[in-house]
Amino acid sequence: MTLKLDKVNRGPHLSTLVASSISREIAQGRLKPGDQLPTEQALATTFGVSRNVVREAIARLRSEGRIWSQQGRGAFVADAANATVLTIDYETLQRADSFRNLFELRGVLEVQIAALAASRRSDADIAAMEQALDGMRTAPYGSVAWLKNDLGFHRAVAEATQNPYMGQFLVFVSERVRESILAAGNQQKSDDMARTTLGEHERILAAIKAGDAKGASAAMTRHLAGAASRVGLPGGEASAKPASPARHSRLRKAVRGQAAG
Amino acid sequence: MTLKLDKVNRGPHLSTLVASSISREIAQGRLKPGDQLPTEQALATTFGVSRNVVREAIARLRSEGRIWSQQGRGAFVADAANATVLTIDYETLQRADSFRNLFELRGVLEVQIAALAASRRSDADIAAMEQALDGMRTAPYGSVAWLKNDLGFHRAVAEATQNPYMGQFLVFVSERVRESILAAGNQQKSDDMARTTLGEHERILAAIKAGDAKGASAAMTRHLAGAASRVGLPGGEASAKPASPARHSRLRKAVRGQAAG
DNA sequence: CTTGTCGTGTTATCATACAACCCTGATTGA
DNA sequence: TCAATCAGGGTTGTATGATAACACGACAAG
Repeated sequence: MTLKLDKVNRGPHLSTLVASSISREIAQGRLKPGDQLPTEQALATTFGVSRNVVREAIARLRSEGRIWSQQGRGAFVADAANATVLTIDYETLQRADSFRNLFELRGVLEVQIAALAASRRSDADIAAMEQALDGMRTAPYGSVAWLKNDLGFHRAVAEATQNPYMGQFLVFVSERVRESILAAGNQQKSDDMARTTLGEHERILAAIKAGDAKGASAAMTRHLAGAASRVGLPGGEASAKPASPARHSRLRKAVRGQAAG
Repeated sequence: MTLKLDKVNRGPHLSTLVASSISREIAQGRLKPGDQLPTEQALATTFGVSRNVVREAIARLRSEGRIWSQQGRGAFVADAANATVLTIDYETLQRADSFRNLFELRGVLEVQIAALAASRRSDADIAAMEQALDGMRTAPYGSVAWLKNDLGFHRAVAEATQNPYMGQFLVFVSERVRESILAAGNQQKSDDMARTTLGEHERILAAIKAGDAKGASAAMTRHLAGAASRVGLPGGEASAKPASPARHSRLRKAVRGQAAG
């Protein structure tokens, strides 16, 4: 078997530690919006690092919109709503329910995106989808190239909405889903899955090509349900035995609700 | 009349300038993934700043996942997919179509969120929504308090899905929409609008309370259409005269497609 | 009460030095 | 010939000190 090495976790930079430490203080409410942070010098001594490191940490938090600073005055905690970036930190990604929730969010986006794409797609969009599909046909299932083309297909669908934010958000969520799959670890793959997955994609493409919004939504819903079962989530129609009936029906209802139309 | 002073735009920090300069190089493809950046010293001299400033800029880009660096080797451009944050920079927010696109994205999220909320809401969620609605009743239309409670209502709906990412994403998008409204500037408000808006919210709450997913989606769709017309977007049912019939129908179809159920 | 000045504290930037680390190439030993 | 070892230079990471720009309050002068 191949070696399974954990990515060596060299201690992250000091500035990262300082930044997450301050970030935690804010998240846990010990630093409220409007509060003034200690001076850079004070932070440097309390953390036992140089002022330079503190400054890098603050620069980072400032770029995230968590704090703002003014020369001669100090640094202050910003309102939570002012966060200018959306980020999902690596720790929460590894929680089990993260995966399910992210997958659901992805579904919310994808199903609607498919409908919009069907009514707005251009010829170039169709070509991009077909190219991605071709890439999936030639690459082995689950390989890097396969995954790349899989994401490429969904991105092409999103871009067919002619709304750039759709693609931006979808790719972001999809990448988090992928990371969270990797965090969960193993998943078996088979040639059967490859065929099934490809077929699902082809049906999506056909509906979009035909300009059939409802059909595209439905095809995407089926694809997501299939993908869910393939990665071991309850809610996929093909899942053998749901672990918890209650949760199962809840998820299923959710997925089906998206297809309603 | 009151003075209308522009917020004095003190030049941003040098590190910000450097960071966006490098960021632009990456975005425009002059720096491709895998490429090595010039050394910190070289960047410092070319930009005419100290190495410290360059380091703050790099720390920021690293935290955004745009580049990665290793001690003793250098800094390299990361794959685009590795971006760990989702950000919409202020410049693109001010483009006219940004607003329309963001609003559409918000619609995609909200309509589905309303349906999920209707089938999963707890008593505490209902209470939170009612509290926000009360806040809107007492605050003057368009005031800060009003806006806060408006956002609070939608956030409460999102949290009723029991999926934390829904709220996180929705709040993020909503804030961008709000900023983009502010960037666009003027919009008239009337007491009439206050009553209408409140009524729309109340219908959403009623449907969620009743556990009626389809009704909640429909109510949310109507609310969004109304909101669109109130901020001057074509697509709202109440908009008097659509500027461009083609675009009008396109948006309307999109909004209606989300309600299909 | 208003205005101007000054001193103190803070952030922003610069400059320099050293430590930790990677890469390369020469040297050494078998 | 080949592999291991080691020295050197280059790069990032961190520390330290100094200076400039700025905010704010105290205080005196009018």
